[in-house]
Order: sequence, then C-alpha cells, then structure tokens
Amino acid sequence: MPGQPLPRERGDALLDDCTLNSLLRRGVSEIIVEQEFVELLRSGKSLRLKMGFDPSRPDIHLGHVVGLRKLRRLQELGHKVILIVGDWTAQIGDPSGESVTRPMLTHQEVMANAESYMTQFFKIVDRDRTETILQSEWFGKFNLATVIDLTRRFTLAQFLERDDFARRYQARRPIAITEFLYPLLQAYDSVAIRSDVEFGGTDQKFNLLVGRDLQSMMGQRPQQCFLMPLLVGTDGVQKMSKSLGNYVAVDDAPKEMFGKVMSIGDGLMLNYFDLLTDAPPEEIEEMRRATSEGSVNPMELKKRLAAEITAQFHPAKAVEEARRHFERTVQGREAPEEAPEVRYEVLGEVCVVRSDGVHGEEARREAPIQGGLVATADLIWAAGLAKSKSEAKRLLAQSAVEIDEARHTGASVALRNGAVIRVGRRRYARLVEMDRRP
RNA sequence: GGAGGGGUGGGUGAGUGGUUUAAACCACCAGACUGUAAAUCUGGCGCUCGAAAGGGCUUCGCAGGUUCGAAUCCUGCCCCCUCCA
Repeated sequence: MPGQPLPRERGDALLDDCTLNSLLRRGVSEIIVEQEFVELLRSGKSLRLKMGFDPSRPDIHLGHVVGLRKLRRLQELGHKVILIVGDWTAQIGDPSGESVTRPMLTHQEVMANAESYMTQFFKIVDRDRTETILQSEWFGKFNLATVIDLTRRFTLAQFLERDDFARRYQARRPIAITEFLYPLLQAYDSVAIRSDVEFGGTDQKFNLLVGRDLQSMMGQRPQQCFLMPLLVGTDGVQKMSKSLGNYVAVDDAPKEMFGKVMSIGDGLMLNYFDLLTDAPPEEIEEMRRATSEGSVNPMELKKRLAAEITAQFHPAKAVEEARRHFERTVQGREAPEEAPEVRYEVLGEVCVVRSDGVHGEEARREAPIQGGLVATADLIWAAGLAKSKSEAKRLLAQSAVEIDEARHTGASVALRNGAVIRVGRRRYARLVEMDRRP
C-alpha cells in the first residue's frame, strides 16, 4: 500500500529474529559492516538512512525499487530516510555509467526533476519519515580551499582501485579529472547529514566506502554501507537501466507494466519474486520446485508476478484490467477493448491523418487516395504505426498488418470509419473520421 | 613540448581504392511455433519514388582535395589514447 503513512510507534519490539533475518538477507548483496549494522538496529536509536539521487535522471524503475522497498521496511522500524538531491554531482555525471559529459542543469530543471523523482519515490517510501535536502545546501558554500582540503585526503592509487576507473584506465578510455570529484562529493554528503547507513547498488560500493572513510577522517562514526544487488533487466542479461531500454518504470501504465513483466525470461521470474515482492521464501522455494518439475505452467506464475508488481503501483482494478488486456491481446490475439484513436478526414485525393504517433509527438500526415482506396503503407505511416513509409512497406511485406482482424498485405485498402489497424503484436489504431464518431 | 596509435551504423567490431548501405555478433522489429510480450526457429533492420521490376538520394569524426570511382589515398581541423618530458 504505497503512500500510506505508517503507525508512529517505534519498533524495537518488531525486530524479531525473523524480521532481522529477512532484513539482512533478502535483496541484499553485502552489508559493511554487518555486525555494526545489527548493533545499530538493536540500539533502539532512530537511524539516519542516506539515499542519494541524480536529478539529471529523474526516472525510477524496478531496479531502484529493490532498494526502496528496503528503505520502507526500515522506516517501518522507526528509522528516517534522508533523501539527497544530487544537484552538484549531477553536473559531473556518475562515472559508473561511462557517461558523456552532461549539459549543466539549471536550478529550475533540477527542481522540476526532483519534483518528478519524488512523486515516484514516495510511491514506495513513506514521505512523513523522509527528509529531503539539496546538496547545494552545503556545496553552495564551498570554495577552492575546501575542495583542495577534500582532494588531499585520497590518492590516485586509491581511486584507481574503483572497478569502473580501473577498467576504463586499462581499456585506455578517457577519465575526466572531475570524475574523481564524484565520489568525494558523495562522500561529503554523508558527513554533512551525519549518515548512519548509506544505501546503494553494488556498483556504488566504492562511493559508499569513501563516505565511510571521510566520515571517520572528520571525526564522525563511519556509516554502514548497505549494498543491494543490481536487478537484471527485462532482456535477462544486463542490469536494468533506462539507457539500455530494458527497464520497467515505476510510472509505466498498468498494462505496460504488466506486459513488460510478462516479457522477462522464465529463468528470471524467481529472482523478481525474491527481490520485488513479499512472497514468502518458502513459497518461492515451492515455485522453484514446481517449475523445475514442470508441474506448473511458468506463464501462470509469471502472471502472478506481473500482478503483484503492478499492484504495488496501481489500484487493484487497473491490475485486473491489465491482466485481461494481456490475456485478450497477447494470448487471445484479439483486438484490445479500446485501441487508441486516430482521427482522419478525406480532402479530395488525400486522407489527412492526425495522430499522436508511435513516438509521442503529435503529427498531421497525408496518405493519397485513388479510386476510393488508400495506399496501405502510407496509411500505416500516417497513423503513426510505423516510423517511415519504408518501414511500413516492410511490415506489410512481412504480413505484420491486420485490418479489422483480417491479415492484410494489399497495397491499398478501403477507408472505413471505425476500422482497427493492427501492426505487429502491440501496435493498434482505430480510425475515426473527424466530426463523426463510429 | 616531443614521438606514436586511433575516431566505422543504437552498441561491440571487421573492412585499407571498385563486387560496400559497409562482415560478424548484440540489441531491436516481424513471422512461425507456444495456453507468456519466455524459449526456439525463420526473416527483416537508412530515406524516398514506384503496383512491381527497378530508380534516386544519403551514410564510415568534420571540411576540402586526388581519382572514371574513396570508409579506404592526400591536406587542414576537431576529439580520444599511449609513451617520453
């Protein structure tokens, strides 16, 4: 139940062995230092849990959710999340992505991105137990002297230990000097907010450790580093990331979310159950057995997974709709209950089509009409179902086009108000003549 | 400052004058199959004109040049890497 405020009582009593065990094991890659972390939890003190984000990438996907769920659990135990808006680090670019130099963001853009990030963030994490701070609160006061003081504390050799840097250096790829500043700034954040525990994916290990070191250099108790496994993306190979296009966004519409989860390989399913749902371990074990025995259809399990994940971000009704939509269009190969509408009007020899297009932008395109028939490829392109006319022709040749549930390969077709065009498995458009509803 | 190496399609990466819209692999798209948008197999994967056959244009960091013809040769510029100082 996302967004629901939590009961206020502190949770020493809640910290039984079972809770603790799941906290330390499930969806965790490594805790540095685990023993200290457990002691902190048991101390009854409300901990300051640090989580940073880069406002140049305001999108949250399931890969982030693994960690956010963990934060939520800890909030339930009475701890507090400190969310840092990385308005300075964003200007450097996290070296782990091997990113190209990024354009500097204006303050306005940063705030807009932060806003959008937070509405997604608070779908999982409790807003009332979160404090949000901008890095500029402390870095705004920095000057060259402070920066020099910071850089003096670490050596090149130490930084080249970092996996990303080491690999790039070995591969003779460029590393900008500013990139060395990234871990330093992130580390200083920990000092500034007196972090008790910092959270991040395993690729953040180095940055988190620098924070730990810097805190102790500056006379603070070093933070614990809580590292979470990187979620494998829908391609089943690489980590989930927006730039690789293998992600399921927290903001995805229910149908899309459900479908994307269904598209993961069967082998990835149990991993997702483990990291992204509350399914008890015994049940996951049971699923593992059932699938390897072949006594259950993996598709049924995956539907359950898709439903459970979608339900974390959408109302139950929408989840049911998404499931029906999937069963209808993908399994049943039928037209969806409602295809997106594309408006058209006939003006003499051309058919003018207005659509939002497959790529989002509003477009007004024309397809020629001859003897009452429209050129099919042009129509598909005009309706935004193909990127170019060439692509539309290719799709036609590959018999990927259906009009009113009948395969269509002809070069031209009669225009009909209310006709449903389908291209491939997922692209649909319903033709609606302007000022007339079917 | 000096010496050398390199920049190829969304990615990795072949290709050193013509058969190159550029191998191969990945990603992606489509079809077949499947009670999954899994897996597997097959095909496709610059734009444009054409019903089609086929034609035109555009592409190998950027800009010029040599040549009947250039990703490939020459010149200048930009960027990256290595070594020396």
